[in-house]
Amino acid sequence: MNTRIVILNCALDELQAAGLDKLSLRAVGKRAGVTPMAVYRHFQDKADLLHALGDHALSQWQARVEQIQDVDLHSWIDAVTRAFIDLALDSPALFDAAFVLKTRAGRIYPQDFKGGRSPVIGAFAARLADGQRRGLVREGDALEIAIFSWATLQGLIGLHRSGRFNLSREDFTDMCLRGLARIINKD
Amino acid sequence: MNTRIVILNCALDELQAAGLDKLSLRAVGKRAGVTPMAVYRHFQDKADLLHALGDHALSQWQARVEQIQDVDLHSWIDAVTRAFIDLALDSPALFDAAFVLKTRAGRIYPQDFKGGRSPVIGAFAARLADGQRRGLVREGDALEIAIFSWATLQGLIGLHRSGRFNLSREDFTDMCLRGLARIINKD
DNA sequence: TGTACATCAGTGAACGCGCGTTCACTGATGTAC
DNA sequence: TGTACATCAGTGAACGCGCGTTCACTGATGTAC
Repeated sequence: MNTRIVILNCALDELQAAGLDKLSLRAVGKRAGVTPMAVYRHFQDKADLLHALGDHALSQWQARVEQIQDVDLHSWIDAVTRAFIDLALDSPALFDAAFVLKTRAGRIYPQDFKGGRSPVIGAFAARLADGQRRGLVREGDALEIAIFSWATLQGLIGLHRSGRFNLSREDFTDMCLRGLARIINKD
Repeated sequence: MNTRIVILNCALDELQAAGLDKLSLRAVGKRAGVTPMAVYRHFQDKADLLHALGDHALSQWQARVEQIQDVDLHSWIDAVTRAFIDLALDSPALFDAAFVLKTRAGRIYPQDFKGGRSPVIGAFAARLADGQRRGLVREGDALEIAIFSWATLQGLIGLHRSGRFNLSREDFTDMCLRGLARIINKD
């Protein structure tokens, strides 16, 4: 039973080292100090491992966001954005596993989001709604604003990763924050 | 010489049929009615073909946009957005080749965009600047607004493709247009 | 006009590789009586 | 307490596949004299 977790963690490491396309069960097994075939004892096949990997990576991301305790809306957004960019640029394969890989059931907009099954987006939307009440955030459906913000960030990151930007990390981060401000802020 | 273009077109077809990861020179050759090895007469290797494919797909997209003649800003945005969504959802691999694959030199922000080397974004920014003069578009750097719009669209499309949305094509399109409106419009 | 030669697009067989997965197995651990 | 058996995690060899790429080649076309 423990081996399952070892395999999962080693698969995450291997994912970061090799990238999503290049991930092989052989390499995962080797990293876990186990025969490639041992993986089949814990996962149905490669696709199953990949899905589990996506869930695992997403959990880690959620845990990371939960550590961000800022009360102020803008400093919270700033911190989450920076964490997101760090994840995307420093651990691209992990990022892909969490956000790009096709999801299994769950976390589908709108139903699962309205039901609060996506903690990060849920928290974001709640903070936006609060900001609207206090006159800080432009009117509009708070959940949709959260989705737009998420999409913009992912879009900018995608463009960055395909080599479209010649910007320093800090300039890129600032640009992302300006993009979010344009979507969120009142003035 | 003609064969090069035949190969390129067949590679695009094969790209749509097989997807970006699964594209093989053998399949491309077969589709072009030629030995896989003939490809090497026209392209240095697979990576070279892939790059040429990206350029080719991008050219097709630019030609598509140039056909959109609407004078009115909002109907132009509407038409381009719909064309972009169609491309992304109906020809995902082609879309990937044009927008996701790592670019070769050229079309890098900000220098190449300011120099007008990206016709679509350039035209978009010019229309936005015009809209600002006429009081239709919220203030801000027009080129950056164009980039934000592009990123948002790509982000929403990415989320859609990874199965995050349970929306009809039309509802999804409307959502995209609302997202752009939020970034662009004055009120 | 005819001959000899160079160029070059395309061929087809083969190499070596890494992959996911199958299969029959080993050997340790837990359970029943 | 001891024996017999079932369970089950992990092994290791092997299969079959598709891939990018190499290599020596063929045969048509163009060029020089």
